[in-house]
This record gives sequence, C-alpha cells and structure tokens, in this order.
Amino acid sequence: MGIAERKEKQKLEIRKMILEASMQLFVEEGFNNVSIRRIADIIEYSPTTIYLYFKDKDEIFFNLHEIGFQKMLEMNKELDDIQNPLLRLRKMGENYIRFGMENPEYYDLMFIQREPMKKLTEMGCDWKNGDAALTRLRDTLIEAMEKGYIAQTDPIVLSLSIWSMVHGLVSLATRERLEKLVPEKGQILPVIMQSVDWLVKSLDISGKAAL
Amino acid sequence: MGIAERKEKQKLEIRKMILEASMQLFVEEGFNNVSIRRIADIIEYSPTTIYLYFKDKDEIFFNLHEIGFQKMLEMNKELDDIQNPLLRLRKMGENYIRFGMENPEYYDLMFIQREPMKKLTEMGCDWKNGDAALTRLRDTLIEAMEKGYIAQTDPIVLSLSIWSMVHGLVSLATRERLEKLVPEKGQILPVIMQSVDWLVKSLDISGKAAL
DNA sequence: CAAATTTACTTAACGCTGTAAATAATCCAA
DNA sequence: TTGGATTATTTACAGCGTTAAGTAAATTTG
Repeated sequence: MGIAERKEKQKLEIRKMILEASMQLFVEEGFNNVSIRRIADIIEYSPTTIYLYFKDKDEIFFNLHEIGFQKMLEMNKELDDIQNPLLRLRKMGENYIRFGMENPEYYDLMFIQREPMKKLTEMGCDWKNGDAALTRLRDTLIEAMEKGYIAQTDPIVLSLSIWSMVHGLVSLATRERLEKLVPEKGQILPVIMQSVDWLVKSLDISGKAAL
Repeated sequence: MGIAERKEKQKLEIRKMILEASMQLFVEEGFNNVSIRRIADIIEYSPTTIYLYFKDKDEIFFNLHEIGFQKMLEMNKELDDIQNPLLRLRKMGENYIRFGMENPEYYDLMFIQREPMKKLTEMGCDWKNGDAALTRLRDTLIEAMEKGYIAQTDPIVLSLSIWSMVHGLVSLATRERLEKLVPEKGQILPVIMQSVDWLVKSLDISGKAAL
C-alpha cells in the first residue's frame, strides 16, 4: 500500500513541522510565549489543526523533551572513547553542564518543567530517558569503584549526589540565581567548572585522575 | 496625623490579604493556577483593585519570594546553638532540604521561578536574600576550614558546590524527577538525606564530625 | 454646612490563551 | 461520479493580564 505509506509520511512531516515551530518559539521567546496559535501561524495552519496531531500542548512539550534527550545522547557519544572511568565521569559532568548551558530550553523540558512528567504519569509509563541517563552514571561509578578510583559507597546514593550537583549548577545558572552572586557574567561558567573539578577531586582516592 | 496612619494601616492590610490569597492559590493549585481574577475572588474585590496595591503579577510573586526567605531564616535560628561548624553545616543542609520539601511553592519562587529575579533586575538592585544565605554558608565553611574540619579550598567554589547539591536534590524531587527513579515514594526523602550524609562525610577530614 | 477635590473601587474593554464542537473542504475507493 | 472517510477550518467558550474610563464615597476646603 504505497498510498497509505505516503500518508503516514505526510502525517509525520506535519508533526515534525509542529515540533520545529514549537522549539523555534521556545528558544526565541521562552516557555511562556509558546502558544498553539503562534505555532499555527508559523506552520501556516489553523490552530485547531494542531490537535489532529497532538492531543494537547503538553504532548508537544513531552515530545520536545524526548528530542532533548536524543541530542544529549548524541553529545555523549564521545564518552565511549574514554577508558579511565574517573576521567569519563568528569567528561560526563562537563558535557551535562555544557548541554544545559547551551540548550537551556531543552534542559528546562528535560529536568525542570513539570509538563513532560505529567504526560508520563498520564501514559502510565516510567521515565525511560532519565532512567537510561542515570543508569549510565551509576555504571560508570561502579566501574570506578571496582577499579579503585573512588571509594566504595552505595552507587545509587552517589549517583543522586553527583547528578544533583550538576543539575543544581545548571539550573541555578539558567534560572538567574548566579548572576546576582557571581560578579562578572563571564565568570559564571568558569566557577561552575571549578565546582566540577572540586567534585572529581574529592571523589578521587587514587590520585590517578588528578587534575 | 492619626487619620493618615490608619489609612496606611488599611492599605497594608489589603496588601497582606492579596499576598495571603495568592499564596493560598499557589499552594492549593500550583503556580499556573494563580490568576489575578481568582485572587480578586478570594479577597472579594474586583480584579483591577489589585493593581492599586501591586504594579503587576510579578510584583506579587516577588513579595511572596521575600516572605519565603523570612520563613527560611526563621527555621534556621536553631543553627546558632550549634558550635561545631561541620555539624552546623549538616543541619543547614537538612533544614534547607526540609524547607524545600515542605514548602515547595515558596521554594519555587525563591530558587526556580524567573519572575522574582526579573523584578529584581527591573528594580536594579541585587539579590539581598540570596546573598545573605550564601554568605552564611560561606562563613560556616571558612570557620570549618580554620578549625581543621574540612580541607582548605576556595570557599566561594565550595559554597556553590554544596548549594548546588542541595538545590539539585530539592528541585529534582519537587519537579518529579525522582519519583520515576526511586521506586518507593516514601524512600525519596531518606535517599536524599543519605546524599547529604555522603556530602558531609566526604568533606570531613578530621573524623570529628563523623556520623 | 455645602462645594470641590481626592481616594478607593468597579465596569467595560482589548488582545491574548487552550481547546471543543460543528462545519467545510479534500481525498480515495467503488 | 458518487459516497464515505480523512483533514482542515470556522466558530465559540471560558479564561487570562492589564489599561482606560467611569462612579461613588470620603475627605478637605471655603
């Protein structure tokens, strides 16, 4: 059925148009200025047409949140080349922060906004993307423990601690809580990276991965 | 002038009514469901009356954000009794997390929502409340360094690291990022507290404040 | 005490918002 | 070509923040 196939493709294409228009608005004007009507303007359809492709606005945000995770995954491909688990961990942290600072809108949807999680609950499934990311972190920590780079601890607790710190750094920065505290604007990222340095250094018990 | 004084008092009282109604809505129905019109309903005035007491909605949020800091300060009074700076630090962390988990709406305004900071920029002044809180943390760290409880490091960087971690814990929890990862709901707070334990333990170089 | 003025508040309106229901246009198979 | 399904639009509802204009009460002034 070549015809049904083509239709399916068209459907996907409009979906893609909607998501791209949403992200464009999201990036250019912020979360609060993304409206169904403005998305419709961009893709040159009527506002209600969007509801033929997405159940509601939250579903659009949920999809963008997933695209965000794909982008992050892409960025993290280089991690596979790093043998030393502690160095890999550092790079993971740096990437995470870089991703968050360079894509604050995606980061918002992935880790701050409630809407995507609401959709997840609605669908009754669990957070596959977040789960995968955290598992990756945990596995790296376990490897680092086994090879004697860091002290033995509950890997779940340690994962959470590390994730919390990098998330804290990114979200405080993007939500404008550091601007008022760190005098020079250009100094924010360096200070954040120093925090990562401190973290890695205080994890390292072998000195093998010292700065 | 007894009459002007009384008028002033009445004005303040209506302001207070508005703020209380806002917080009530905020707590009961979340940030997105606080509207000028619903606030007006609660205080039984017309919506436009609110604009006689606050310039706009953001100004209401800014005021609530300041009230939040007062509440947090109140909670932290007990800290003065603790001599050991490392134990004091731990208590600070526990209080911070407890405050955030028990008052997620205030916490939101204080550390997540952009509106209060926008207002701050608009007024051209700096973040007095955040500044004071961070200074308190930094001073405790400096004291702990001087007394040999923790290793010597840049206190600014270390303050940021610690603040980021506790903020990360609270915000990941309140923004529903842990629910999907920590199996049992009742286990979230315990796991978070274990993270704090880990942090304090890895700071402690003297063993004096071990668990 | 009456008139003028200030204060406190409300009504009406503008231009937005998400979304549901009804209607119209388009497409494909018989 | 006609009829049913799909796709898109029009219309509508109820809500939003905010401004401008209007009103009534309180206060000050003559």
